[in-house]
Amino acid sequence: MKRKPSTEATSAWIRLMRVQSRVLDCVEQDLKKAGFPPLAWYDALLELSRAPSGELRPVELERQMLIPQYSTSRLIDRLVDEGLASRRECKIDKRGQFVEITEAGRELQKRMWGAYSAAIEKYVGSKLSDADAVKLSGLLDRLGCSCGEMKLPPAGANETTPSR
Amino acid sequence: MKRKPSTEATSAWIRLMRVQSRVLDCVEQDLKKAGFPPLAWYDALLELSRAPSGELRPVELERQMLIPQYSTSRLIDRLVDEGLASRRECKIDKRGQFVEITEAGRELQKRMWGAYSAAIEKYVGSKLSDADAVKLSGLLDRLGCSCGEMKLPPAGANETTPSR
DNA sequence: TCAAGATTGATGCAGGTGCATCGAATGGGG
DNA sequence: CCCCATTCGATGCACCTGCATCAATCTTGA
Repeated sequence: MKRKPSTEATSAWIRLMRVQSRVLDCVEQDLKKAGFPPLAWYDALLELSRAPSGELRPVELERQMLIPQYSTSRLIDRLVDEGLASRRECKIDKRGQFVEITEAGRELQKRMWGAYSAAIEKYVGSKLSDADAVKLSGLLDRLGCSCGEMKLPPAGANETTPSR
Repeated sequence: MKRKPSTEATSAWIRLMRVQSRVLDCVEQDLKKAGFPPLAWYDALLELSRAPSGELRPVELERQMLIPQYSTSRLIDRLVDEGLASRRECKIDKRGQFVEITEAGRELQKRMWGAYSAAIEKYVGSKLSDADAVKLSGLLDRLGCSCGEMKLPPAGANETTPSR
């Protein structure tokens, strides 16, 4: 049975699509113009750097980032090619492996956060009061359903934060 | 100068990214499972069907859809290949052309709207009251800046609506 | 009127993504 | 103990995208 969406819902849908693609585009452009790789690299590096000993199973990374398996596999390829991470064999499960962030990787992640956070402020923070940002988050969460939990580092860590 | 975004803003940013990609994914999957082409095709067909005589210059289409020029060019290729649109020369400007929707194109657009509207209802409408949808739209608009105007058909037309 | 610049649309290339599938390794049931 | 289903990760293929650039045409202004 196909109930029809209200015009209000449809309008919200359209804006959700348009606004995020616009904003994401702006942020990615800023990063690129600053000479940085795509956001996905940042996300991966952040997840790795947060992991207990700077390493994760590809499967974990995949779950954190909500991207398909093959995508993770190739993203890791690229990180490794650039010396930002390295693959280590997993002795307890010889199918698997560990991916470990390198010093260069940690450093890039930190430098990217500078540009990234500036972009977030420019395209989001500066357009919305904190109260409105909270309202927006709340409304979005209602759509996300299983949108996963927020996970901010210890809280004192003024550097380092999101994970898209 | 890089002011840092508040955690509220950062959190809103993350949700915006995650929720839209999740929701878009769901909708695209539903369409695909119903045997339909990607949403971009729908958007293009809708714009064409709305145009005065069912035809537009590629440049217009490009502006409506907010996608790059080469992307429009290739999307039109595909629509033409599938017999959903046809290219017509533009007599007043020999650089240009017109793209005209075919009967098959109009029909596909209408059939897709059935599945599309059902998906919007399923993933957006049913999760939000109309009032909340309006609030969400409002907050998103603040980010969109130049997010473009809404343009609903004559208003009596219960069929046919969005344009992502 | 004509050359310089802008606009329209196409395309070669490099890279990214989804899909299906593969081989290796694991683990659980008979 | 062994076989089979499952999990992990990689990869070939088709397609899609972004970027740069092209040729053709139009417009402008000296």
